[in-house]
Amino acid sequence: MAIRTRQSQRLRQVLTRERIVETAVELLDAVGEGALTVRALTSRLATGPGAIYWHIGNMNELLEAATAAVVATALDTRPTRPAEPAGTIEAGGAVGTPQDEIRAVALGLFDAVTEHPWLAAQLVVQLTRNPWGPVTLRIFESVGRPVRTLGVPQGDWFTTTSTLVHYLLGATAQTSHNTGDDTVPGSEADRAEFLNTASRAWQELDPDDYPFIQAIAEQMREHDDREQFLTGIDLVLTGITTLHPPTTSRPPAPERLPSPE
Amino acid sequence: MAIRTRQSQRLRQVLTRERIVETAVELLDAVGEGALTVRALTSRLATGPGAIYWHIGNMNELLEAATAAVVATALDTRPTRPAEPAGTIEAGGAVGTPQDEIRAVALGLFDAVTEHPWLAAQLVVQLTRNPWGPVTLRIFESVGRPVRTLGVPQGDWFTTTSTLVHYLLGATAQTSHNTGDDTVPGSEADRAEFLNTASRAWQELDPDDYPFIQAIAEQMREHDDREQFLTGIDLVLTGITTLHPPTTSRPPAPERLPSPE
DNA sequence: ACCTGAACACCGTTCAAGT
DNA sequence: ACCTGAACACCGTTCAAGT
Repeated sequence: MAIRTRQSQRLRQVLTRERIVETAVELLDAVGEGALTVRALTSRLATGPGAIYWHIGNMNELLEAATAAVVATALDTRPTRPAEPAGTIEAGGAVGTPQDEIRAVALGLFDAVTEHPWLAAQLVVQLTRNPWGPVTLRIFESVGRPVRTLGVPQGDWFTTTSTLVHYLLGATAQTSHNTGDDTVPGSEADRAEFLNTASRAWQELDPDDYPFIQAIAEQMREHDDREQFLTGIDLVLTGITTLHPPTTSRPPAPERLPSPE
Repeated sequence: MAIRTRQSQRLRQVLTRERIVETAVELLDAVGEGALTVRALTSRLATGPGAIYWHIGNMNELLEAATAAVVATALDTRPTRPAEPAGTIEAGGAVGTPQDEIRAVALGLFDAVTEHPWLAAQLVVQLTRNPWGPVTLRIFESVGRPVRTLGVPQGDWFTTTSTLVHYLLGATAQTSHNTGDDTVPGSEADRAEFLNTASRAWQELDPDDYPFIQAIAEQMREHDDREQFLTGIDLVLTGITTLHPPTTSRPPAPERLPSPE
């Protein structure tokens, strides 16, 4: 019953860039990476390739748009808590800790990857192909905001956020529940079997070449991806708060103004 | 003048898997990703596609082999310091610190990426496509060895090393000096201009959507990739040694045995 | 302005046939 | 065992032509 007063002039124009991106995500979700072809799109949308290229430019742009769309919804559906200009920072474990916020962002991406297995590869592909494109930018923004309220001096915001984002993307990259080109979505049994096989293979490696791998074969077989993902986040957060201890009782130092000359 | 006593039986067989992998690396270095095609290989090696598929299986396998080869040399050319079963751990900044070792491994990969720009994307692609393939395994081993001598309890070896590796790969992924499909290798001037353009674009973003990005635009323009890469490593290392303080004077805590029941 | 659909220049991969 | 080279089934992308 939404009253579309004027926009509905051209009802015929069913094909929009938005609809193409949506369909691309559907295809990727359904059949996985490499199933997103222009021809598959045309048949799903009942058009020709020319129509798609009128809206989209090229295939990489479409992949970037699809990735950006999924990332945006993954980060937007979280309780955003946009401002309250970051006044009180409690020392202990209050509910709205910046640490919690960062963990929430990270988990949002992690869960998006498990929902859209193709996303893992695309996140890092976008990171390398377009290091400051919309995908990376969006993630940076979401991670960076809570970093500001973490007690990190402004001069270290960029470096600190980079470290978090880089860990986060590296971790989600490996955590892809990739069944490759299989049509079967990876079940837990599949995963357990995969880990068993890998673990066994590790124990048969040459002990001279891979002593460390052999030593951790058992741990790797038993590990839980999500749990370890969070442990890594906490490890990095510990590093941050150790290097930049939160202002407790006395204010840090700067009585003198930062402009030296 | 190397005396090849017996191996030279079949001099005719010039085409080996090794030679194909070498040529693949050459092609990738010269013309970049996407220039590695079977046809390009056949013309460089003066054969047909069948000859290549006799040795190689498929294209992904070749890319993995090329990546593994470059990674292996990058990590092998470092002074390996293979054992001396990790006896004394000095508290201060001794030369052979495990921290130094980890930094050396990380820088080895970082430099390999600047030498082979295609490597950045391939490292993360292998990480997602083949999470425990030879490429990841090799990196894990090199990072994990010094982790053992860092004072980390054995139960945390896997998680700790994972965190380091994930950061490391995420960071090198973004640090690709990617000129895209350009034939011109990215000069420093190109890079500076790229950063300038990006920084300007950031300052024109909607302040409501991207307040953090705007705040760090200047820092990002001035940052040095290699320096920041190391800072990130140190951040993670700080987290590790904070959570697992090295055994100084008194042993940490565990007087009681860890098996409770 | 938006869409059609044939056509182009390329891929990776296979496979009968050779030596 | 190793290699040849034609052939197959697919790509992404373009572009004259339509409405």
